[in-house]
Order: sequence, then structure tokens, then C-alpha cells
Amino acid sequence: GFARTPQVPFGERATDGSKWSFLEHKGPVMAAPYEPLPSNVRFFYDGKQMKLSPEAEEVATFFAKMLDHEYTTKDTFRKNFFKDWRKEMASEEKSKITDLKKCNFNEMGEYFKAQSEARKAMTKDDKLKIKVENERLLQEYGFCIMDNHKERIANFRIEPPGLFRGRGDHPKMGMLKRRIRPEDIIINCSKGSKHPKSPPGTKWKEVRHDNKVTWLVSWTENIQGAIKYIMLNPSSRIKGEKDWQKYETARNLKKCVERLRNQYREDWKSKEMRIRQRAVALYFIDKLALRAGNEKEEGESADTVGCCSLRVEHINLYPEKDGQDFVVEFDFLGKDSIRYYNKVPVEKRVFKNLQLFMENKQPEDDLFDRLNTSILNKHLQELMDGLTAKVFRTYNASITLQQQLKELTTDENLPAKILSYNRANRAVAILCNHQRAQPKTFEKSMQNLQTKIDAKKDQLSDAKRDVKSAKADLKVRRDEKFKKLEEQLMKLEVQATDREENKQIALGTSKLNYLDPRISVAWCKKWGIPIEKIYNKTQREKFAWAIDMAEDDYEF
DNA sequence: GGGTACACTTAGCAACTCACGA
DNA sequence: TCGTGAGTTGCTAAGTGTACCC
Repeated sequence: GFARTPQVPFGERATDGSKWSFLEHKGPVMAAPYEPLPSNVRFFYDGKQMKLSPEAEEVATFFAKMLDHEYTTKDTFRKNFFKDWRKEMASEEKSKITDLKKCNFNEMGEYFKAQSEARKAMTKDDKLKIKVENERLLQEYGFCIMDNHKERIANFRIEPPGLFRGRGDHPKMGMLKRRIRPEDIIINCSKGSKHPKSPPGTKWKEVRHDNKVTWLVSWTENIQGAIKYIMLNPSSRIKGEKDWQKYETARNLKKCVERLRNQYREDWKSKEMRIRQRAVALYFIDKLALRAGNEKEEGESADTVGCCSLRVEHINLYPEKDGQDFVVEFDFLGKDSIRYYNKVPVEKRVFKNLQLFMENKQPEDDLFDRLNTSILNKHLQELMDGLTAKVFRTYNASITLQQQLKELTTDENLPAKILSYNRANRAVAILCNHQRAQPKTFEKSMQNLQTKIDAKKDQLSDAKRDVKSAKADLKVRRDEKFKKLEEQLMKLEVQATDREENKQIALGTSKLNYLDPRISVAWCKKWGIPIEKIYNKTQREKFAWAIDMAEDDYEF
């Protein structure tokens, strides 16, 4: 169930900015120490065997484990890896090993492959032992006490060392992600609690008692210098309440969105360039659910953009295209280097403004040179309390789900209703550009499904023949069988449609982060659909508050 | 305003699990 | 009983947005 404190009801937290008054936990699980390779697993440099120091060997194994990944062929990856690897080498190693091309990691690679094969081939009993040990670790480290409630921790393990794999064309790919020691770790818990012990012979970097934040453990990673946190599971009170708040803010936007839209339409005509830019950007964020687009430091990460950071090269303008007027073509890499490609007809004023913004600019110049997310968000804050650019994504996602469900749900059988739900969900995922790589097994799995469908069709036509020839007293039973087969066939066909429509769309992200769960809960109640058909166990835990709260007439 | 530190949400993919059919 | 693959979970990168400093 969902944890609530009796003293402070749901949604009414302390006003002094404190997030909890009591917090006790066991600290993180450190990464397993490095186990040196057995001596029969060799490394060769320039054809000659070479025994590596443990430090250099460990980093070499990181590379060896990735050998059949495309990464290891990329120039940037290899260059970064080699540079960082050399830092870990002893001085003789460093002077000998000067060319990555001459390094032969094959025996190491084979060794790890064999190991993973062996793991797969373990006896049931050995697998069970591992499972039991994992469960023990979860029970010991996976929970904390926050304000009288035992809460599940999300990521209680410290990230193990390895080679950094960024997304897209990341300039730092291949760099060594170093091992985190207790001396790097800050523990956060309440003063009166039992502090987690650091491993024998070590010390935490710091133990602090900051109840203005929600994290239990933090450390700074060495690739970007970013802080990493251990926090609570989405099922926790603290996350659930924040989630609920997020949707309430989005519902507030619903109340005033028409006013805001009128406002930015007016602003398209402003005498001031900065206001016109702000208004056009906001139009994109609203209409297309684009992300805000903070500035990024060049060379620190992949070159991706959002709305405010769009460059001239990311759009093309067509006064007329495919029979439509004033078409804007977007083509850019967004978060996680996922491509956003869209052709949208826009209002004439928007189009004229865009032409103006692009005048006398180079392709690599900012489209909105008088705008950034900070300016935009300050403006939004003035229009509505708590309003920021990302609220539009939440609002448009949730309102789209609600509308689509209304439009698509028909009084049919259960599988058809589920298909309608998935289609509504899909409309949102498309809006938010939540893509995925087509599963490698897609074609095969579609074929398998088609085989099943064909077999079912055969069964059905056999049954039909039987019905014709059956004697009257058998007819009733035959009819039942016939009905059952038809149902099974329909189910398979719906499944095939759903899968085909979904091959390059990821539904999970919108379901988990953008869709007010109360819409789905209400829909299930209204149509008598078990919630399990829509949310799996984890999702039901995360959305327990909504499952408790929403009635069948809930309106986002 | 601009830079930076920090906290927190959002994201896709890989690994794992478990139910199902051969 | 085993192998398969769809669904689930874990992992951790990559965003957003605020606070605070100058």
C-alpha cells in the first residue's frame, strides 16, 4: 500500500521546505571488488604475451567485455579509452603499450563470454542460491525508514566502474568511469538515526543531516562531474506526492491554457523581437510538446537540442508543401539523441516570424537568439503559479489521453477496449516522440503470431463445417466451441494489430511520466476493466495513490 | 543577466525472469 | 523438461529547473 503519515495528510506537507523529519537507512551496497583474471587468460601486446598489473588489467577487462559491441570500433571511444587506460598503467606498461591497435584482448573477451554462458547453464539450485542472496541484500539495504514508514529504495547499489557509454555521438564515450570508494560517498540521514557503517577500514566522505532534500546517498561521478543520488522508489510517499503535485499543476494549466494561447498569439505581433521569439517558442512547446531546451556546454555531451536551443539548421520553411500552406519541417536530435522529424503546417504569422528570425543567420546560429529557458520560464511563472515549459508536455500528454480514450473506446469486448487504450497511449507517445529501436526479433515474432492466426482460422473453418453436419442435440455445444474459437482468433488479431502499430513506439515513458494515472484508473472503472490489464505490478505500486483516489467520473 | 551547483524527473536499452508451447 | 521470447526490472544517462553567487 501507499505510505501516509497520519499527522500530515496526503498533499499537505510541511511548509518550511523540509521533506522528512526522520530518515534511517543502511547506506549503499558497494560495487564488488575487482577479481584478477586467472593466469591462463592472457593479454597480448604486439603478438607477445604480457602480464598486466591489477589496475591496468581491470580497465583492460572493461574493454574486453565490450569487444563485440560496435562502440569499440569508434574512434572517439578508442581514443578516450586508451588515454584513460594509460593513466592506470604502471610506468613500464605505459612505456610498452603505446598503440591500442596492437592490443589483443581476445582471450579476456572469450573468458567473459564463457563465464556468462556458464552462468546461464548453472543448475537450478545454484541459481536459487543467487536469488536468495539477492533477496537478502534487498531486504537489508533496499529499504529505509522515513517518517514512520518503511519505504523501498530505488537504486541502493553504487554504480560499478566501467567504460562510459554515452548516447549518440558522445565526445566522452570510452572514458573510464572510476570505482567509487566510501571516501567519495556522502550519507544523508537524520541526526537521531542509526548511521550506516562504512566498510571496515574506510570512512564516508561525510555524514550529513539535511532534511531539505530527499536523497539518502550521493557521490560525484568523474566523467561529467555530476552528482549521483540514491533516492526512494516511485512507490514511496515522497515520490508519489510529488507526482500528484505535478499532475495538479498540469490541471491548473488546463484552466488557463486558452488565455495563455490567446496571449502568445497576440505576442506574435509584438514590436519586440524577444517577445515574438518567446511567443513562437511557446507555441511550439504547446503545439508540438517540445522540451524546453536548456543550453549545453559544447564538447561535454552529444549535440542535442530542445525548443529554446533550436538552431537555424534544424528547420526548413516551405510556403507551400504537399498541398498545405506554411509548412515547417523540423529535423533535429533531441534528448538521448533521438531524432525528431516532423512537418507541421503553422499559422501564417508564425511562419513570417520564423522567416524573420532566420534572416541573415548561419545554419549553426540559434533560431531564438533572444530567448533561453530561463527567460521563458520566468515569463510562464508570471502567467500561472508553478508553470514551467515542461508542464505543457504533461498537460498535453494527459489531455490527449483523455480525449483519445473518449473518442476511441467503444462498447466492444475486452481485447478491443485494451487496443483502444493502447492506441490512445500511442497517440501520446507519438506526440512526445517516444521512440524505440524496432526489436531485433520483431519480424520473427510477427511471423509466429501470423502462424498462430492461420492455425486458428483453420480450426474455425473446421468447426464451421462441423456445425453444419452436427445433429440438433449437439448443435448447442458446437456453437459454444465455435464462439470460443472466434474469440481466440479475434484476440490474436488484435494482438497482431497492436504489435505492428507499436513496433517503433515506446509506450512506457509516457505511461510512467506524463499521463495522469487517474485518467486511466477512471477509464478502467467506467468500462469495468481490471486495472491489472493497464498497469503491471510495479506500475500499480507507483500509482497506488491514484488507484485509491480516482472514481469513474474523474476529469483531468 | 550569466555561471554554476545541485536536486530531481525523464529516458531508452540491456539484462533478467517467468510463463508458455514443443 | 527445456528452450524461447514477451514482459518486467535494473541501470544510469540525459534532461529540466531552481537557488545562489557575482
